[in-house]
Amino acid sequence: MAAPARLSTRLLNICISSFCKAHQVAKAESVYVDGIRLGVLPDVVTFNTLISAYTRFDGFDSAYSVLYRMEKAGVSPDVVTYNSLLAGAARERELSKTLHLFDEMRQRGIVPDVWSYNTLMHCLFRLGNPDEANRVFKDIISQGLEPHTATFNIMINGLCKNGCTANALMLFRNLKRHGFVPRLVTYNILIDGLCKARRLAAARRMLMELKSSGYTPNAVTYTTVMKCCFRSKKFEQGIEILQEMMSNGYTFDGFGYCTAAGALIKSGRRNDAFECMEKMERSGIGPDIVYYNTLMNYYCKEGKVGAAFELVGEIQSRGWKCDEYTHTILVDGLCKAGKVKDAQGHLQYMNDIGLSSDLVARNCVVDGLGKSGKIGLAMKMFKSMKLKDSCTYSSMVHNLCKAGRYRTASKLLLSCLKSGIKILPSARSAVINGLRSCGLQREAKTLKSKIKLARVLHH
DNA sequence: TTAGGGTTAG
Repeated sequence: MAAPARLSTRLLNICISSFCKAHQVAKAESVYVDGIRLGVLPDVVTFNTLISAYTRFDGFDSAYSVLYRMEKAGVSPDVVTYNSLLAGAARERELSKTLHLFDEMRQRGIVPDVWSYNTLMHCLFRLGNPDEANRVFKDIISQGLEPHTATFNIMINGLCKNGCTANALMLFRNLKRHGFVPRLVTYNILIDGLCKARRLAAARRMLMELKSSGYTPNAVTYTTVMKCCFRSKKFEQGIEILQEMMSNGYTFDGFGYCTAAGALIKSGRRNDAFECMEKMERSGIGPDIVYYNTLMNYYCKEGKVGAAFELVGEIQSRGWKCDEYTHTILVDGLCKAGKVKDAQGHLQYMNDIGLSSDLVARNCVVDGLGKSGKIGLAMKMFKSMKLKDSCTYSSMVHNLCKAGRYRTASKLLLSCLKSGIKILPSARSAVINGLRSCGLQREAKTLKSKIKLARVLHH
């Protein structure tokens, strides 16, 4: 009698797995329920399949709740169960949850494998803890576990992301000497790391090494290098790379075009930006919401808020919805056009339609009020904001200075220093210069030394 | 299970 039961569990698992692979978790669940009704007992594979699907399509919490069901059914979780949960939590950037799960796993006597460690390392790096990640890496080796290529890539990536590009490069060289064969991913990681560390010559050499290893740069390589060009104000080169991407078929979506256009708009090169958008239009890639947002931003920066608003109708006629970016661009466009009242109205509209992530739009309005001389209203709005970020504060400090209220600006700046909120250097010097300009030399000096002290304390 | 990732404010 045991054999048919096992067989039917296998069939159940195959069935559940097929539905999960087709993103149909609800159907997989109904198969599970039908199975139970027919007396088919689920096993650890059944639950692991469901957990893995839930982490992918429904989020960590629903995946974790399967663990309870599993235990109720008398099935014990294994290393695969926990690896899925770890990956799910890490994917949602629930880093402390990931660490907690790792402990939980060990407390239950489940021995982590190399993938559990990989996820743990990745998580520690994201938490900004490269030393701890390095310890885990050494643990893997000392336990005699066989590291996977991904293990090395996670290490190299983590070191780069934590500002240890030199160490990453050293590790890469050492590994290569010991027979490690880098993948294209590895090269892309290093090129990005070197670009962000502004080591452009080294990045270029790595790109050559990538090619001489027999790899062809892919879309990731291109986007990475292009962003790097724009960041270092090499606009012509950036545009050339976009052109190369186009001719090599790497602009299969709007990413390349909109990245380039966004960077060009920001640096004031609006004609070049518009050309990028035209290239995208001509390429036959259909416009998407980001395309429209970028175009709207272009119009707003050109001072053509009306043209930007006309695009709203076009978006809606396609049956799409404007997102928080769209509305924020419009709010800012109105502010910059001197129509702060309309901007406030549009902000209210954003809230009415249920767009709750409006911090940037609020920041725009606070700044708009300040810049149009309504410092009292700006201050009132600033005080009413529950959520603020360093932009909110920087903008307020700037506008207080503009209104000649240097003492208030100084007080606000000091409170930021105390709580570790970063204020733009230009806003800081505006306060100091302002205090000086009205004869408050001593206050200016005290403030300056306090800024210095805060810099030491926060480093 | 590891890489880039487009659009908004100071």
